[in-house]
Amino acid sequence: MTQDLFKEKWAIYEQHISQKGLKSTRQRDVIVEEFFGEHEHLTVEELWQRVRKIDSKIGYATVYRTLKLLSESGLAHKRQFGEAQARFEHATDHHHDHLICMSCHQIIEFENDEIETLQERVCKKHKFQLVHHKMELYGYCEKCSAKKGRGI
Amino acid sequence: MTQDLFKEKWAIYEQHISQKGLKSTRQRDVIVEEFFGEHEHLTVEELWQRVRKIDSKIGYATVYRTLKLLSESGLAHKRQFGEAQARFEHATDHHHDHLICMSCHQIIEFENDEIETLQERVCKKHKFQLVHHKMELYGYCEKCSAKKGRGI
DNA sequence: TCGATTTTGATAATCGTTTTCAATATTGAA
DNA sequence: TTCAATATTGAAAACGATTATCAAAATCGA
Repeated sequence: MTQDLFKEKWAIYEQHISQKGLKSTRQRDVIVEEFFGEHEHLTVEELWQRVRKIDSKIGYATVYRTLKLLSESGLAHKRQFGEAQARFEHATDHHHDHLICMSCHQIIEFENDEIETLQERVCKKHKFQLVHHKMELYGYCEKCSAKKGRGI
Repeated sequence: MTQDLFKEKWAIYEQHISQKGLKSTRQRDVIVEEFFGEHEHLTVEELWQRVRKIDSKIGYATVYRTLKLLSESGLAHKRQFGEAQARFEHATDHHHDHLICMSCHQIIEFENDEIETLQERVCKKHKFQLVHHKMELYGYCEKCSAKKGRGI
């Protein structure tokens, strides 16, 4: 992430905070910074593990609360990828779908306009008013299918 | 569902039961029959409400346990459509995806080979080995968008 | 600094689902 | 049919992710 984008995201977050009349705190700053700096799709648990290394007293609930704030301000999206725990991804300006590795849990984002067009066609045929969709392709990423092939 | 298909499903269920060395019980028969006879995507709660009308003593846990058996034998599929509770659908011989009405929770199944082909192409491009996928289109069904249009 | 208000961490509550367990039902063999 | 071994049941407890509660602590404008 560029420095500019980083700053822009902070500005959006702070705008949201102040607009809601909330105060800024050390704990939240640590969590938000860690979230922004990390590009993987993290679970609450994983993010908590990371912020604990910076401030070991930060509680689990505060991570949940901060991720909620980030979601509200449009900077994070909660995703459920077939696991029990949700994962949080960075908001992007473009819609995308996901390839999900069933072995290493890596998540690859992709866009495909042709598919989107076909989805709209399906909806039209059923006189269905589309609001949003979810498309998740589960399988094995390049690395993991190589490992599997070698019987590891 | 035709009478033949109904019998065929029962045969598959009984085959699975006996293969696992399980016993057949009155409660399970009631639950399985009710599931086979009902074509909607039911939650455990909804199915339990129905079987209770036939045998009011049937417990919640037994419904869960029986749906697990049906899933194992390939006759039911557990689906999570953005609600807290899972829904169970009848297994079909063809793959399909879903249109989900956010208002009345009606679920419409559809097939689209063109989309499937494009999905495979996306995977190939990412050297991703596809195992299965999930595509859910959320919005409003014909009836519900009409209602919304009239401000109901 | 003060005081009103928000935030925190710990813990309890929630909700769907699964497990436990003692009582009951099923089944094959005698 | 009776018996004994084994599976099943319903009720309730346990579970795991998430959310709510609450008293103590932190923030921030005046």
